[in-house]
Amino acid sequence: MCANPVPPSTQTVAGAGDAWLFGWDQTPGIVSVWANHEGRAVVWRRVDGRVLHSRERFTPWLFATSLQDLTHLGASLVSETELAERDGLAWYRMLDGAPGAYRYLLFARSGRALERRILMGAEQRLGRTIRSLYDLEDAYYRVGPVEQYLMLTGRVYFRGLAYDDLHRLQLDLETTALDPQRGRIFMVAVRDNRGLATTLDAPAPADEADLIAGLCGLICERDPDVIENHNLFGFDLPFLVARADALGIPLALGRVGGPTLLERYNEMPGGSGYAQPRARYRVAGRELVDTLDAVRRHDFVTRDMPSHRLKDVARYFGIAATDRVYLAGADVFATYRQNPALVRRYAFDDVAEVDGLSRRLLGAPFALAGMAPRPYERVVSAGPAMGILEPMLVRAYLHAGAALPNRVTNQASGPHAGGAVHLFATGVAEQVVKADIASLYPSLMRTFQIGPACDRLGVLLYLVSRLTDLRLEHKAAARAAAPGSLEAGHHDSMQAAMKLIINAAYGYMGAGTMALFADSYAADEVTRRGREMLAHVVEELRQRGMALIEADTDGVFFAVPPGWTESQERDLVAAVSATLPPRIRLEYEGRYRAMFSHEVKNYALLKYGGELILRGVALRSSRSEPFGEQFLRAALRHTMTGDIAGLRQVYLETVDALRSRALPAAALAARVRLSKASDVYQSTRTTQREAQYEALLAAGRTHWTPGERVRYYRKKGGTYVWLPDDDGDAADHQREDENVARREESSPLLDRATLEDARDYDVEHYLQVLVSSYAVRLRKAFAPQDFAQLFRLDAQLGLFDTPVEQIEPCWIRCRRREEAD
DNA sequence: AACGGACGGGG
DNA sequence: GTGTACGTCCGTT
Repeated sequence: MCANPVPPSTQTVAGAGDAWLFGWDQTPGIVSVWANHEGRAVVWRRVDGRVLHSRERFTPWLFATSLQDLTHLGASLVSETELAERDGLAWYRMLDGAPGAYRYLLFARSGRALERRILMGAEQRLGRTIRSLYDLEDAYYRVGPVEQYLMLTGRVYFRGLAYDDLHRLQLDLETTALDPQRGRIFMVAVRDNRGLATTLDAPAPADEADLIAGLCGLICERDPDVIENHNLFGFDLPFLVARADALGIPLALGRVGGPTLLERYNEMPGGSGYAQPRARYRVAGRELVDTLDAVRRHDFVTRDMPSHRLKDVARYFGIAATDRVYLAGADVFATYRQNPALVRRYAFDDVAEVDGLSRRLLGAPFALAGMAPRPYERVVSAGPAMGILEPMLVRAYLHAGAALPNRVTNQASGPHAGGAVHLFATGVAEQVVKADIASLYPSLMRTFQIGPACDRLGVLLYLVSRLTDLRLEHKAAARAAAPGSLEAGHHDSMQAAMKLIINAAYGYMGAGTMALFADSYAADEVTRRGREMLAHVVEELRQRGMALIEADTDGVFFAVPPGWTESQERDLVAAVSATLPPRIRLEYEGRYRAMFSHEVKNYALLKYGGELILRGVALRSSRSEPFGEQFLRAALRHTMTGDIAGLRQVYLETVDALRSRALPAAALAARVRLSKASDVYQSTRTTQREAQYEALLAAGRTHWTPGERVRYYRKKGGTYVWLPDDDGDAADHQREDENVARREESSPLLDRATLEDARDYDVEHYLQVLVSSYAVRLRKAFAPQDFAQLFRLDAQLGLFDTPVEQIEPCWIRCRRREEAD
C-alpha cells in the first residue's frame, strides 16, 4: 500500500534515472522557448556568446482517461499505428496503466482544435456547457505549450551554461504615483551584466512617450535573455503597460524570431472568487524574472527576513552599498524636480541591488531550470511541489509511455496526523541544546521506501534518493572550491536546487486532490514514522538523564547537566544518533546559555554570545510599545540568568521612569494599522470609540485610508495623541500634498520633535500596560506568589514576602546523576 | 480562543 | 488561457 518495493527500473536502468532528473536531449544553451497550441515553437540558444533562434514543430498532446468525448470524430480519430495508413484529425497512444488512469495520450496537429472537439464531446455526454478542460480535470491532464514542448523533447534550459553566461538586464521605473491612472513614468534606470548603466528621463509629461519608446529600443538593442526587477509583475510591468496603452505606444520587447509584443495574461485564483487575478506578463525570447518571488522563496525556507522590500532585503544580504541613496517613495518625484542627479543615483542603486539579489538568489532556480521541464521564468515563481516536482514526474511517465495515475482513484482521504509536538516543561533552563533529525521526512521516505503507491515507475523515490546523493556531492564540491568562486557558486546552487526538490517530496504526497501522485496513506506513513523517530530520540535523551523541554516534528530542545562542554554535548547527540536506523541522523544544531519555555513554539533563547532570540506570538506583541519591548527583553535576560534582584530592579526602574515621566511619549506609543476609512469610522464613532482614530481626529486629521500605520499614545485624561512618522507611509499622493502644505504652515520638524518628546501621558494607564501586557509574559517563569510579589505596583513589602534574593525562577533541570538510571 | 479576511510589494 | 502560495497579523465574534 504505502511501502513500495523498489521498482527494478531504478536499480538497473541508470540512464533512465538521469533522464528523469535532467531530461535526455543534450541540446545546449537554451535561454528561452516560446510555443503555442498549434505546435510551433521558437527556441533561442546562446552559443559561444551569440544567440541563435530556431523554429521548431512539435505535436501538441494531452493525457486522457478515455476516448469517450472523441467518439464523434468517428474515423478521424485513429491510433498511432493506424496513422501511417490514413490521416486523422487526432490520434492516440494507449499506455500501460491501471483502470481509471490517464491511459490515453492524445495528439493533434492543433492542440486548440483538439480541445474544442473534446469540449464538444463532453457537452454532448454531460448535457451541459463546458468552458474549459479544467472543468473536466478528472478526465484530462494538460500542461502549457512550452511545457509540452520541453516534456516531449527532453530538452531543458541552460545546458552547459553558467549563471553569468546569461545576459541579464535590470530595469526600474520611477513614477510620480503608484497608480498609473494618477501618475506617470518620469525616469527609468536600466543596467545589465554586460556593462550598461543608464537612465532615460521624462521631466515633462510630454516626454513620457519618448521614454517608453526609447526603453523598448534600448532593450531590443541590448537583447538580454532575462529582464529582472523587484516586484516586476506587481508594479513595473503593469505600470508600463498602462502608460503605453494610454499613450498608444506598442511595447515591442520581443526577440527576433518570435512575436514582438509584451503580452499580459491572468493567473486565475482558485474557485469562483472575485479576488483580482494576479497579472503575469511574457515576451517571446526573454525570461521575465521578479526577484520578489525569489525573496519569498528564500524567506519561506529561512523564515528570518524582516520584510521583503528591496532595500530591506539588500541590507539583509549585505549587498546594499554603504553610500546608497535612500528616498521615501512619496518624495521621489519632488526630489527629482529639485535634484535629478540624486534620484538618478537612487534608481541606479535600486537596479544594482536587484542584480545583487539575482546573483544571490537566482542560482538555485537557474539550476532547477536545468532539471525541470519548465521555462526559467516559471521556475522562479513556481512552488517546488506542483511547480517543479510534478512536471518532472509527468515528463518521466510521458517518456516511458506509462499512464498517469488518476488523482480521483488514487485519493485516500481521512484525518491526517502530522508531526509530533510536545511540551515537556515550562520555566527556565540553562545549558540548552537543540538537536534535529536531518531531513527527517525525505530520509524516512528513502530508508523505508515510502512513496506513492500510484507511482508505478517509482520515479518519486528515485528522485529523492538520487538527488540526496547528488546533493551531498555538490555540497562537498562547494566546500572544496575556493570560497566565492564561480565553481563554489555553481555547486551551491545545485545543492540548494536539489534540496528544494527533496524537501518538496513529502508535502507533494500529502497534497490531496491537486497532486497527480498524491498518496495520503504514504504521507501518513511518513509522519507516523516521524513521530516514532522523535519519540525514540526523546526517550534516548530521557534515559541519559537530560531535561527535556520541547520537541517539534524533527527537533528537540533539552538541557544538559551543568558544566558540560560542547564536545560532551556533541558526543551525546552522536550517541543518540547511533541508535537510529540507517540514513536517519540526529544532528547537533546549537547550544544556548539559557532558554525560557513559555508554550509550545513560544520561547526565548539566550545565546552564549549574549544575543536574545524570541520565538512565537506569545512573546511578541504587534502593538509593541517601545518601553514595553525594552523592558521585556531586559527582564528576560535577568530571569534567564537567574538574576532576580536584577529583574526586580529593571521593573522598578521602568515603573519609576513612567512615574517620573523620564520616558518620552515616543517610547510609549503603540503602532497599529488602520482598518477603517475615515468616513466608516465617523459613522460608528458614537457607539464605539477607538484610540487610533481618536488620536488622528484630535490632531485635526479628518481623512485617512485603511492600511496606514499610525503611532499614538494615551494622554492624561484619557485622550489620545497622534505621532506622525518621519518617513511617510503615505498610500496616497494627494494626501501627501496636503501633508506637505500643513507641515509648512506649522514648522513640522520642531513640532514632531516636541510631540515625540512630550511627557503628558497617562502614567497609571502605562503602569497597567507594563504589568498586564509585558510582565505577564514572564508568568511561567515563576511560582504564582513570586510572580505576584515581583510585579506588584504598590511597592509596599507584603507580610509574607520572600526576600528578593531568595526568589528563584522555575528551573528546568536534569535529574541528578544517581537518579538517572 | 477561535475564526475569517487582508496583506505582502512598488513610486 | 491558468495553476491552484501561504504564513502572519488584524479585527471580529
